[in-house]
Amino acid sequence: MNYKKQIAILLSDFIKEITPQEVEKLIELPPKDIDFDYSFPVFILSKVKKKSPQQIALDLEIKLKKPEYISKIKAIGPYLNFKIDRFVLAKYILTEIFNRGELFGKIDSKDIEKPLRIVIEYPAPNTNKPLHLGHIRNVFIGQSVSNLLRFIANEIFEVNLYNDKGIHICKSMLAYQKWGNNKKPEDENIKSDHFVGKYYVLFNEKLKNDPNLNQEAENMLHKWENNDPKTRTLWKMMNNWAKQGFDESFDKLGVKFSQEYFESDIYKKGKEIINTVIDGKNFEKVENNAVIARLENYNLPDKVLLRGDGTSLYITQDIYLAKKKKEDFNYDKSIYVVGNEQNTYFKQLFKVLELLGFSEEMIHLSYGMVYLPEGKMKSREGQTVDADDIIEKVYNLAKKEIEKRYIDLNEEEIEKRSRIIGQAALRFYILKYDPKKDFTYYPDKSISFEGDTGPYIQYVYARIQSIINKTEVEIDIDIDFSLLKHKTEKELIFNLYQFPEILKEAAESYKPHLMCQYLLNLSQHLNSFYVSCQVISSEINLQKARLLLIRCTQIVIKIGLNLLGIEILEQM
RNA sequence: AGGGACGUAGCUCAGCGGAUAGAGCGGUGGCCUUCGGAGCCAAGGGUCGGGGGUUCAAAUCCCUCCGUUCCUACCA
Repeated sequence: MNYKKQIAILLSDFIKEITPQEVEKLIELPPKDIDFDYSFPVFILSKVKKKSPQQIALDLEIKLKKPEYISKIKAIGPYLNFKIDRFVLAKYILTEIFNRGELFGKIDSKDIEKPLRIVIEYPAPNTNKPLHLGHIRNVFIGQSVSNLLRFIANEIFEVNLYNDKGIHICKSMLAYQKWGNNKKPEDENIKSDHFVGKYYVLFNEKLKNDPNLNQEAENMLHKWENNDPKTRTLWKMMNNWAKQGFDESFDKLGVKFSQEYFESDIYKKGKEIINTVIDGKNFEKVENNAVIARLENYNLPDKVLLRGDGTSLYITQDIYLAKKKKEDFNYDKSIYVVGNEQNTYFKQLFKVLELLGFSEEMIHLSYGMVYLPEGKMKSREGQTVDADDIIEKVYNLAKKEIEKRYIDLNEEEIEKRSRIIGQAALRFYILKYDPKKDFTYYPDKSISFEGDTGPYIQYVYARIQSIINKTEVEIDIDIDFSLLKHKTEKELIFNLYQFPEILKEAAESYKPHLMCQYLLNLSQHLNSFYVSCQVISSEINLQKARLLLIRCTQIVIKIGLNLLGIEILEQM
């Protein structure tokens, strides 16, 4: 039941100037101190009707015939306000949630015309250094957007691309070759991708006193592309170290890919494509043999597609990969989750592909930079927040909190709760920000469990569970819905009603933070309810009604958190 | 220098054309004889960066200035 739409249809009988769809778009939620659920601002009608908005609102109030699901229609100034009947709403939404359970809000692919096939690529790491906080944000956004889209009946394919070749890779290889003494990660007992990263930082340190190193790295790249065996062996070894380390981190973050692509596998096909499209117009070969896409007519900087020495660039393989993904998945839409520092790059890539006659729907899901209190992260200098490190930190903090509260919990249970609560804190802290905006990462806030945090929401879930555990009463929908009349109960019910709408918006606009905001709001309302309404009581009918209400809240919290990649706990 | 993004409470952020601009943190004052205090309630705190414009209505759209930042690599 979509009440907003119903109200729009109702209004449309008396508003012929605009379509019912336009009416629906105008309907809004009134400020919270006004005791109504929906509101229609009548301003746009005042010109055509040549009457004051106040008068029009009053006229409409009188003309409208109140359907049974509306308890009150009232003009307040230039707004016509509607209140949904609490009994009708409670009955409808609680029944719906309870019956559908964890499928509440889920759109079945049978119910839409055509489910879309969507490929989403993230986090596409470079194999020369370990994952850092930026990758964490990337992964969290990628996962939650995938979950959200999947929940509204799209078919999602999560893929990863490893940028495992190129000048940056050669830099860490060169440093290792020169100063690594053939050591192995296990010799120093460090995680293998961190071991590789050390040499990338070392390269950049040494570069300060020896500018020739850049040239040496380029020579090495050249050798790599010419299949020099020694270079390839070194590369393979170091890449395996990096990949192994990533796999461990991905595992901790619960990421799984339908497909993994490697730049080293596909760059040649990219070169082939580029070499066949040189037309001296859009694609030009310049004196030193570099191939350049001329994009000035499209208000974009020109883009080099192939270096003068014939070696490939990031875009070289991306051109082929776009086509390859189409072959592999026959997608309707292709999403790239990549930071906003590459906004121009993706405009260039998409334009080049368009010029090549490749016209698929491609989206750069661009997200903002993560800053540290001391400024920007600099991976070349090793000034980053390491991904493994931060995961470990939130885990330990959660563990400390749990041990503070329980003395006799077994090790396994402590481990499980610490992992789930720690991840909730970190994930929620990062996802609650609008993806497109930069934000500053404060370590102590990311591991906070109070206020607007993941654990706060988990806590609500656990509290509800605790109440449910205390009663023998069967929860069902056979209750007296009119008993749910406390202010906090009514607010909670309306919150629950909003879930599918929020879910859809979060998914379609690729904005998981909308779900975060919603869950916080829902949780706050539940907590307010919790302190002012006793669930377990001798009034059995009231108890039954409230049990259903909190059970439904619990269901929605679980669905919402799971979509964000956060697990729930029955006991914290 | 050109192009993009962002400037909202002391701090971190929501809100992005509609009624008196919200939340968390911090600070202040309350709530421990009721279901888990990782909680709740109250008061306080704002010329929504400055200035112009469009509109019945602007934090929200447009222009301009200031500030921060990203891009403009044969880097990624």
